[in-house]
Amino acid sequence: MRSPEDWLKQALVILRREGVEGVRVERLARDLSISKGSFYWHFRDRSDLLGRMLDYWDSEMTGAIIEETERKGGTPVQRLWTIMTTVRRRHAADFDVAVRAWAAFDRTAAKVVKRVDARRLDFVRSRFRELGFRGRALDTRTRLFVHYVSTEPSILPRPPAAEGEKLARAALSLLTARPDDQGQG
Amino acid sequence: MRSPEDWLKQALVILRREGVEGVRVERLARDLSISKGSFYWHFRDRSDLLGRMLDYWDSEMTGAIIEETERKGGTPVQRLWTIMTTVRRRHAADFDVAVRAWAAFDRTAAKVVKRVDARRLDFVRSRFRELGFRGRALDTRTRLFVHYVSTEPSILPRPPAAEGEKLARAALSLLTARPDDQGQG
DNA sequence: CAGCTTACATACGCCCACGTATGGTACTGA
DNA sequence: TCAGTACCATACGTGGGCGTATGTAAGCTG
Repeated sequence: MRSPEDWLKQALVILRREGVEGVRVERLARDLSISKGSFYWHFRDRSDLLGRMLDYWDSEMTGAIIEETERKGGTPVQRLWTIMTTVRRRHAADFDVAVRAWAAFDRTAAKVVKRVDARRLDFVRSRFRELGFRGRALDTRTRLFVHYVSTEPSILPRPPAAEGEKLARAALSLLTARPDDQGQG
Repeated sequence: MRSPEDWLKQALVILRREGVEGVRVERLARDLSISKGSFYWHFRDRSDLLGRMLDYWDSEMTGAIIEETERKGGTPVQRLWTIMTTVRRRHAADFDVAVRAWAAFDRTAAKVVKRVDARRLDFVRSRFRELGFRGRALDTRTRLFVHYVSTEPSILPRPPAAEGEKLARAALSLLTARPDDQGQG
């Protein structure tokens, strides 16, 4: 007795580890020790599953993180820091890399990525605006931050966790420092 | 009469647009209007082609760019700028996204990525060191720069070319500014 | 011009994945 | 107890890709 969530979760495990191409119906069935019959009971077809995966990614790796950040509250810098730690805790960057590679050849995925990017950029831009940045300085910091947080943790060689956290803090300091501040990052 | 280079080039076109999974022997043959027989004359098998693609990526998207940068010369900041423009001109970031997604489930690709990352980080770190950065400030700037240049141009929504160049310049200013400098980025 | 090599074309067997059809079992309400 | 539904197993047809076996035409080479 498998729920659609069981299939979805396993699909996401594979997505993170191997990308979309690893997400195959019969393979998931083997992983879950069940037959394809179950899958086609819960899902219309493979593309139905893929669509739901994109929805999940959108809501869990963007919506939920923004909401958690707003719930926790704090100064703009503290909120940006909350984003960084939450993203790391959820291994969100692994999903990002997989989904973005997927979006390179899939219209549906590309649409979701576009929407997600806009939402992330908007949220982060608002924080930097609260910090007093305007114009190109605002755009640059926003893009650098969103890009860094979205994919860096899964791309460059990972330092040990403690060192990784210090590097993230330093990056945040660097991006949030006003040009006339002293001694940051 | 196709050369191995014809196959390799077409394979790279597909890699950039669709990722490794799009790189299929029979599909490339159709693209080139020739039969599989040719492919298996020039290549041992599919994985032979994939290996050569990784070699090409390594040498063209890292080695060649570093060499071009050193040939052009200039101040450390000018050299970093050369890297940024060269990467954009070659669409290197598109390849990066594809290869990194590939490396998530392929040991061979992962090894090449690791080597490439080390080389890029080393080169860029040397430039930031010449600019006077040390310790964590050095590491942070190095990682931010390499990560930004490697994948940003293919990930976040692309601004028009002119605006993209200004954003890149602003990012470079921000990353190369000393904490005691005024009015940058 | 016979014979060898280059550079393909064609055909085949294999495997794996998709989606469907069909059948089975366990529970559930009347 | 019996129909009905939820949930799954199994078997099948189809298609695409891989690699190999074999054929073949064109160009040297002596």
